[in-house]
Amino acid sequence: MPLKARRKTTIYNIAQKARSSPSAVSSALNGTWKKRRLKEETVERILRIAREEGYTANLQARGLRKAKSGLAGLILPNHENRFFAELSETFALESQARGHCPAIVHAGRDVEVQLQALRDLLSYAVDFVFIAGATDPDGLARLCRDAHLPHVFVDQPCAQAPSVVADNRAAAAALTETLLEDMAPSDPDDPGSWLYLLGGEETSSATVERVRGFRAQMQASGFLYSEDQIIACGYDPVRATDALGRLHRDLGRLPGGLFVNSIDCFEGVVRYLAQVPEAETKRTQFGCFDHDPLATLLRVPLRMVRQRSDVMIAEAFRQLDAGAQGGSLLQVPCELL
Amino acid sequence: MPLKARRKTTIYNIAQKARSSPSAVSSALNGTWKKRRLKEETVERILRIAREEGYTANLQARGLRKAKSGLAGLILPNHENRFFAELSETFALESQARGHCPAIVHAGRDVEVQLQALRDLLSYAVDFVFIAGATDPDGLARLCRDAHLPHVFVDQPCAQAPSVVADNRAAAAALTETLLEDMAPSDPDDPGSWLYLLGGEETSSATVERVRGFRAQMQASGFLYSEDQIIACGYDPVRATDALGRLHRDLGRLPGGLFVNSIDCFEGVVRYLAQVPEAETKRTQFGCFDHDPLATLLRVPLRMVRQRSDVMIAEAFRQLDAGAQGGSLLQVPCELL
DNA sequence: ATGAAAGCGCTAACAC
DNA sequence: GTGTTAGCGCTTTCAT
Repeated sequence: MPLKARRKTTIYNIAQKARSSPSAVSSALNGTWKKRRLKEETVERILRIAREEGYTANLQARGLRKAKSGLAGLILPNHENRFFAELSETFALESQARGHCPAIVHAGRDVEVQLQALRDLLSYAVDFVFIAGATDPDGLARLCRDAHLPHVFVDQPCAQAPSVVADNRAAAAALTETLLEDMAPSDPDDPGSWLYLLGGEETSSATVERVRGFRAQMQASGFLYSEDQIIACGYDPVRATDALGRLHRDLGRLPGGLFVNSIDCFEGVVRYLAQVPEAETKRTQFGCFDHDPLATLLRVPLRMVRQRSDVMIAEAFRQLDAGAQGGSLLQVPCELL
Repeated sequence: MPLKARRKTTIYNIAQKARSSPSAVSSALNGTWKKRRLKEETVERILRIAREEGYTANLQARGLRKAKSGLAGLILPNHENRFFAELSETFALESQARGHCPAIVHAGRDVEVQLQALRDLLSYAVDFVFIAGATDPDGLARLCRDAHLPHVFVDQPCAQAPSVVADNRAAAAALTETLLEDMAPSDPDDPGSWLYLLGGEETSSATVERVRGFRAQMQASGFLYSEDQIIACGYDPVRATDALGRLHRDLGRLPGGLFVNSIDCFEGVVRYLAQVPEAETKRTQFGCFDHDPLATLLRVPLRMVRQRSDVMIAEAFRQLDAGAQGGSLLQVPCELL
């Protein structure tokens, strides 16, 4: 029955077979035929034929005509971690649920690449775009504004556009507080008994906020705090392994507590711990700002933070629906596990 | 400088400002102007103006005209696990590298939903599509064929189309062999000393192949084999926890070896192990058909298999480039870690 | 109740 | 060397 359609069936084909006109077919197919007051009989004839021919609308033509595409754009850095993977999945599912087709572009951390990615999405006339991990939010925002493209920043905020981020500071403070409570009482004179923060880039707003939360909570809990307790060695697991190795050597022991800034760093940390006598690893309180189901089972004292990428995406859509325009910052609470 | 373009600049605008024509602008912009023998001077004028106006091609119009979109389609089940997440990332990066914009659609496991997803992609005139985890490969393949849409099946093969899958059988055999070697000598009369396979759906070709590899290797290694050793409890972690609990109870101990059929099941397994005295967990040899960096560190004897989603995608593109048409099955070796 | 026709922005065949 | 023009398939006024 599905004819070997060398060329795909169009509304013209259907109109012909249905002894009708393209415009009638169009409105029949779009359900706007009550407005046009087509005879129900005509409509049914049209729909039947369309079904028989396996008709599928040409979305490029429609998009061209209506100056919108039905595409939903997402710009991401390369999936450095699970958080972005989860984010992109939630985005895909949610945009589909809303009748859009997700177009997900990986643009790394480079400013030019990200700009080009945005231009590409513009060329496809995406109906809106979410931007995660922007390196130069302002530049991207300007481009969106000039093109009248609805946009929301996620994870990395932008001062001149609606932004949704995790409440990094609060979650970091909460994690810090818990770790301090669970740690053995720390001795002001013994750096080996202190709590350290390992991993992250000082250039990313997420890390900056987490460090702030960490520092604030240290002080609030009445602990000594020195900048040596922050070891921002990046997100690479290997760097984390090395950094922990150095710390271990310098202190002569594992620290009393270790706040690990991402799951990737945590991987490096755990890799190091594999070489340490098991009993020793149990004396340190670990915290990880990210979540992995398997980590629960490592048999070391561990607290994890879960960023709610699902909530963040939902909130971003809410901003969109509300037609948010200027700079606004929404902070989504994290879960402490 | 970027004019507040209420309507986006088009080649007509540019043609006007450049005192030239749309076709000249088009070929200048597309680099086909040597063929058209445009004066270099003209071309430069055009390009300058285009740049000034912040011109971006309307890809919908181009696509409509050329009957192709520059979009690359991928159909996935909902990311049940890391494997699909990795697959989609590799796909996105690779299609971008080849000048396509990735359109990634999550279609679950339902036949109708998958078909609809494919129709949607057809509507967008994607230039090709990769299909992962197809529930009804034949139906999807037929649709592609009728529409003359280049397509490759990934992970779940299709008899009538080019397919690229992991070599599940070989990898399962290799994992089984290793586990048998590492296990304490097993006693034919004591089911507690045997090797079991836990997890997976008997309906998925991946599981079928893995079970085959498992069974073949058991026999090749001269071990007893009964169907009781296959516990296909699905992919849900909770089911895996329960199934392992029952096995534990029935055997009166943890089994000598446990081949876990996916990382999700493994999560359930590990969750169960958390309640078991640590010493006991170390007497079982575990294998997992999937990979998670953190799992290395669980302090139980563990072997993992890594499916090379990157190689699979690369091979799928190779099929595409070769213009592969009929049924062909390419099995990509896995890594044993 | 319905058809004709314009036009979205682009490319490519054809004209000169 | 360069301009003109005919569509690609669709939506949407406008005219019956």
